[in-house]
Amino acid sequence: MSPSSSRTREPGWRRGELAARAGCHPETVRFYERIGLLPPVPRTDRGHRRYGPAHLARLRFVRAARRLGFSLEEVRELLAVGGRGGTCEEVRALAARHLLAVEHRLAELTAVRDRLAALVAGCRRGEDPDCALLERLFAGPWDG
Amino acid sequence: MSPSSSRTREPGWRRGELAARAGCHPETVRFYERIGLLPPVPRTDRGHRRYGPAHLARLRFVRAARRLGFSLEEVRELLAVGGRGGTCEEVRALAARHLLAVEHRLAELTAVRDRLAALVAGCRRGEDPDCALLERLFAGPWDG
DNA sequence: CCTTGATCCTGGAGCGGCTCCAGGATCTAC
DNA sequence: GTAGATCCTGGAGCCGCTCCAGGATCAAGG
Repeated sequence: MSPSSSRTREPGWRRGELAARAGCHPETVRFYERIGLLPPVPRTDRGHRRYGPAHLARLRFVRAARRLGFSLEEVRELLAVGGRGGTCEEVRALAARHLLAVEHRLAELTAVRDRLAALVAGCRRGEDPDCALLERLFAGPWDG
Repeated sequence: MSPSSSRTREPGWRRGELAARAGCHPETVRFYERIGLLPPVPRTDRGHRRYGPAHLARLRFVRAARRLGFSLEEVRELLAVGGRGGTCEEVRALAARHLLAVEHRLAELTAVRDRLAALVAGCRRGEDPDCALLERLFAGPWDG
């Protein structure tokens, strides 16, 4: 009788649909809600979460920030700045700080790659049974 | 009376000394022993661990491998190959495989840096109160 | 209408690689 | 003898998810 009769499909996306749209695992959605990155969400009368476009936008924001390497804490900061209508400059500062960290990590990783590449290249003759590489591989700044 | 009288200092390094020589945290030594990367080590009669040069060499090997980004599992493999006198070629294969992974990660991280750098560079004017960056920052391959 | 299989719910555990803690025992230097 | 550093043990905490058990609900096919 009522317009929302028993066999009417509930509106909004289910958790899995939202996750698919954001390109993440359904469990991740629940996890983000648990730690407060996503707000508590309306439920059907049977307790199932239903999402709308606003939730999707927020989740996508979080996922995109994560893909850029921001930590969950940093994502929280970004969301906070956005939430209180902070300035562009604030956001830029956060991003610039993170960029520095990324560049640092990048330098480290480049050094690791160069060292590894040299080690691999330096051991072409394969049949040597007592592998000097194993000892030499990690010859480093040891004090003896 | 006996040569090893009560006030003779026990020989060998204590855990903290070993860790210092290897450039790691004392707790890390205990952790590695727990997971079997370092063998159980002789103890004094009061239960304190005492280490010798062989332990130091092994710990340094593990730490060096870790610094090169090998996982603990990979370190285990390297140690196993070394332990049974495997060939250079085996070691080279492990290192080459890891090198590939490092290069992959390096490419990812480079992409992240480029994207971040572009975002930061694209928002020089700081006073804009409604930060388009926050929305644009993470404009990505969204399907709408 | 009924079944089947997908999805949802909850709280909690597990992953890697450490690091730290509590609560006590022991060692070393003064 | 005493203070302070270091050691011992088992277990918890960190990050960022991901998976699990055990049950309820939902959507689609027959």
